[in-house]
Amino acid sequence: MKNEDEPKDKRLKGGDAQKLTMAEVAKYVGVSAMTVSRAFRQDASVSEETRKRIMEAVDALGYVLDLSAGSLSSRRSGFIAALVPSINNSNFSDTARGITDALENTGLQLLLGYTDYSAEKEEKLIEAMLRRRPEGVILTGGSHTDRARRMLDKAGIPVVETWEIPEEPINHVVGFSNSEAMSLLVRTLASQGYRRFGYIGGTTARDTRGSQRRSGFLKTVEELGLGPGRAISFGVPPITMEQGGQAVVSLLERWPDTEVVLCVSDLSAFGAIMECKRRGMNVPGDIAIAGFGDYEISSICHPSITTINVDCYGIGRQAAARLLDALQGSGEATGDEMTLTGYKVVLRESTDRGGAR
Amino acid sequence: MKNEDEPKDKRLKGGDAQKLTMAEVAKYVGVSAMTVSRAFRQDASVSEETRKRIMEAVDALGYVLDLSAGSLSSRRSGFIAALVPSINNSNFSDTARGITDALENTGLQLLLGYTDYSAEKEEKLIEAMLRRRPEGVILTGGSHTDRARRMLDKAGIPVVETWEIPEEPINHVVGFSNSEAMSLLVRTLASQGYRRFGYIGGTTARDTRGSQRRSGFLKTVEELGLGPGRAISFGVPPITMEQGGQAVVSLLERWPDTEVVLCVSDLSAFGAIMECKRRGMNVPGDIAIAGFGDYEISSICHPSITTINVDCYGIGRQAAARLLDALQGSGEATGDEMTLTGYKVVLRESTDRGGAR
DNA sequence: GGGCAGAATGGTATCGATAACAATTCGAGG
DNA sequence: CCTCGAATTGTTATCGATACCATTCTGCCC
Repeated sequence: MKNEDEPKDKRLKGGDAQKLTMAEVAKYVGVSAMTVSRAFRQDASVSEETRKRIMEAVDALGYVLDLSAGSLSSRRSGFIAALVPSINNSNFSDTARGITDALENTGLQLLLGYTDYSAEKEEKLIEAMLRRRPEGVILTGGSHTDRARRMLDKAGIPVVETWEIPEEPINHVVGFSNSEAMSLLVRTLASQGYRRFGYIGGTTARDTRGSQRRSGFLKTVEELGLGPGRAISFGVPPITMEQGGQAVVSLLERWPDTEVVLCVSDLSAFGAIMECKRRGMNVPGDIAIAGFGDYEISSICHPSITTINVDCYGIGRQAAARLLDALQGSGEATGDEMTLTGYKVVLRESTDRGGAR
Repeated sequence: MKNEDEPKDKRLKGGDAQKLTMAEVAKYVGVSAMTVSRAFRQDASVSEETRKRIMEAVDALGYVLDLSAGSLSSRRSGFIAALVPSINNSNFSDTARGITDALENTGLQLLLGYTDYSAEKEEKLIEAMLRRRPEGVILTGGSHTDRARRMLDKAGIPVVETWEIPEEPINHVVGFSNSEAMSLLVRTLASQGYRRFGYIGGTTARDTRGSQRRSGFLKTVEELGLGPGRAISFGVPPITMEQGGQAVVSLLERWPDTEVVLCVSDLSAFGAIMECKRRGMNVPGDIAIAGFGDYEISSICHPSITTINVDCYGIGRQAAARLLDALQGSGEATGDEMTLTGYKVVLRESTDRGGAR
């Protein structure tokens, strides 16, 4: 049924040759290609008049600069690579947005990848990204495969690790201690009189920030002499809202007298709260619940959710700013390469001690 | 305070020259650069033995392929560009994930951009993307500036518009009618006996899908003879959870006898529900509320939220599949270029007619 | 044994822009 | 009128890989 002569077009609607080059624009205007190239950069010395003529021609012909050619000769790809565990998590997408915003008008473009919380996938992505010769790399967390570290090292470009404080930083760090943040939440709630603490999180293998929060929880409960913490692992990180609901049920079955449950993230906290309400329990009257991350949902939810606010967007912005600094070679006192970002406890209804509602 | 002789390193930890080229790998192994290049592609004819030796050398030297050079000579960038309105919205990040997944193992890499629901920003991004010479483009929606359309046309690459049915499609389409989907929801609820319908959405200028939903709502309420719909515009899209809460208050002040409120998205529906509960109203007892998009939150929330389920992830996968088809030049009967994706009403507690609770 | 197909490999031009340097123009100052 | 320098523009080589074609080397068949 196939017609042999039929043009094997893929598209080609109004599409003419489309293989327009700088040289052709140059010929059209009557200048050299080099001048056209200069006209595209604001710093270059081209007379205003010439630039105007060139840009008119560019417009008329529909020419679009080819950066892949440009980056080969200039040896600057114009890419920044960033890897986040998941883009569906609004904490990380806020960070991605921070990076994007910080990169605006720098001429740099973001290459974004998702690691799915897997170091192996991260390694693959790092290799894929490095093939594009990015000028800098932003990673989430501090756990990487050896090969990943070697590749990054070899690449000789600035690297920023975010969202936690790695034991052995590669280069720059923009983050905070997840363990201490969780510890602060425990202490704050303990000071309000809570005694029997439970914890809900995913299994520990993949999500390093999650396991840091967990260990911060356990350590602090111990330190405060509040007996062993009651910690439940439920599902592979990232733990969903639904799993949060299931986990709180298990936890309360096992330790019915638990007074307050801390969750690895607001999402699981939300799931837990909703499940409790569904079962006719009162939050915080019968059980108090807190999360981590201060997602939008937590201030809106009824009851609103106590949590730790983390500056997700700022992490992105600062990480990018860090890279830009490093790229500008502003050697000035490379100084400390660690930027600590703030976090704070946000007390809301879900742990309100008066809480009957 | 600056030391002039101080090496102006930017990083350079273990970083040696890092300017390793294929030719050097070739010399190291004792073959030509061409053979090394072939070794990197699975289709090429290189003896297994040679490839093995080359790959060992690559490993030993830490060489990483340079795709910017490769794409210049092969005239294939290996990029797919995708633009979504916002990445912080899980509907679109699901679509992005669908695209990413579909691209896995194709050797194609995703260039992702956020338009912030702005056609102007979209135009800028399209230009920025085209400078990388992507092999295909995936857009959200069908509203683009003229210049954007011209650039895309000129580029001569396949384009897929998603998430709606444009009046004048550029090329391929993978989406559904937002207006009809909303209409279906209205009819379904009307058949359950609801009569006085309200609607909450953002102002119409930017979010075309939002305004299609709104007009589907108004048209259907009219058609069913349910009097004029009570529609409130609140804030610039994307309307937040908080704005959903504020909007429902305005709506009920203005039309206190409203029975059911439909929202442009689950997020605003959630905000509306929480605000109602906060004010002591019962949902669905006093007021029924429905959303759009079937976000995770809607099945977890208490009450769970009636909504329209849209195959966000599938839209991404199919859009990418569409592109891959077009790229393979599988000319075979280019056929219809419109892929309709499904949607369905998901009835939940928030509109339960028996609903006292 | 000659010829030949097919696999494996090498040599060279080239992709489209930019770096580096050369050349030209123009005006001011001596 | 000549020289000099800043501003503007042009020329050529090059970035690092791949396309394309040529070459070498096997082994096999008549």
